[in-house]
Amino acid sequence: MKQSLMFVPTMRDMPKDAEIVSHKILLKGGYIKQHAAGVYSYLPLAYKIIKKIENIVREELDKIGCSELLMPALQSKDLWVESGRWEAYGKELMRLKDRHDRDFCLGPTHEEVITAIVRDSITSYKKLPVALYQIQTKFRDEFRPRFGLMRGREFIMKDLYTFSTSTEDLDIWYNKVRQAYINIMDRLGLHYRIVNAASGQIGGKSSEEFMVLCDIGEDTIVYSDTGTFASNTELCQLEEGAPSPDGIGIIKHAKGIEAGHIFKLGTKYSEPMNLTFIDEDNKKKPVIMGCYGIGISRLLMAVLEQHNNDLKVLWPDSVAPFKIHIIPMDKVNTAGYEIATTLYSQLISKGYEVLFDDRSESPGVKFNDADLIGCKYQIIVGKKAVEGIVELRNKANNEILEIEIEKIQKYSF
RNA sequence: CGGGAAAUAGCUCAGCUUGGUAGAGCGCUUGGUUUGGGACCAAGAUGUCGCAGGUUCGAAUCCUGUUUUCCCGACCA
Repeated sequence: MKQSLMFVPTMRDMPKDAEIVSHKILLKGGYIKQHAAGVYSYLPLAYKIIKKIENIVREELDKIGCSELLMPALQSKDLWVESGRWEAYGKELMRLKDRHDRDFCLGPTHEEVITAIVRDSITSYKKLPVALYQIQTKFRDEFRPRFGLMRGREFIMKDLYTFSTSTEDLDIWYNKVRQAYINIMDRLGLHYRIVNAASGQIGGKSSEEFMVLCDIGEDTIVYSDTGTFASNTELCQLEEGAPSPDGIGIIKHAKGIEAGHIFKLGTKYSEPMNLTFIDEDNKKKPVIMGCYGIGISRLLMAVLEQHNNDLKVLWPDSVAPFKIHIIPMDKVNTAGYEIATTLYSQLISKGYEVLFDDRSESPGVKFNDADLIGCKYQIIVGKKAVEGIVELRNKANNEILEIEIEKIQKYSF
């Protein structure tokens, strides 16, 4: 009997619109579907990964004392006028009117809303500091969306805001979040570099970017070979081979994807928006803010860009959509298929995430799709299944092992 | 927003120069043969040729406008 276990609409032909490898894989492998320029549906496979990335982010932020909330994507003009960004943000801000002809925008970021929330509920130093974050769909009407999820007009972002009574406390939070970001990037299996950056629209004094290193990155970074200096070229342009400004090492260049950006905002929003608190000395002071972003959907692409080899994918354990991919060679309603089905149920009941290829496709089709899906373990249920033997492939080390079904039930994946 | 390319079946594309019944491969449906790296045979279904005007007896094809998508640039957490 046909089981509908997963909707993974893979393609045979290469989608014409994709230029970079990770984008090709996402389309060909049935991960995402384009809706408009820079707007995509996350199909089940991609959404499973997105949720895992989100949860890693949640764990690391909750651990340092942040609280998750969810703010509206649809925002009225008023707060944006208060902050001065209704004018300053320009055409990148998605603007619309409601039926009463009132102005709204779709949030590209949430400094205004969060500032208003905190402003109305916190007036005393006794209630600070506060750290609030959300994971939400953001909207930016980019001049030129491109490379699939790399630069979308609608994308998933984690944005965190901290509210402190002093710059010293902001520094403490900044460093805690910085470390949380390091943990997140490490858990995602990424090669990255932290660089000094310009703070652009968001504002504030200093900021650092977490750049995932890869050739298709839109940013160029300069760094010293000793690792003691790194900057985005938008801030600091140095020739390759030049001495590093810190006097240690030689300058090198690399391309990177901006996956995270952390800012010390200071009072950029609290002053115009009148976010103040009463301090111990009974004086009214502006709250000192920080803000910290991670591009969740962009990270999906960044991880993929670093974890594929010639259209063959191997997701890191931390975000893999499934741990085990069972591929029966026999068609539905055969002995081998029934054995595979039973094995699937057993592994599921043991708590493993298992994908079962329930299609009556030829082996080549199944193997090619499996390469795109990128599970670490593949269990091939073939001719020897009736003798109690299946093949276990470990894609991480390319080990192929003929193993008894009884042993696989007890195998520690 | 400047420059370039493109839009025809679910996907990849041909047809357009020189106007005359809408095509191929893959995918899909049915039957059969296959089955360890994108199998084979047979039969079938699938289209507002992006949209709107214009020229013409007749437009996927020529003309005008428009929308959309991709690439390069500028811009940008």
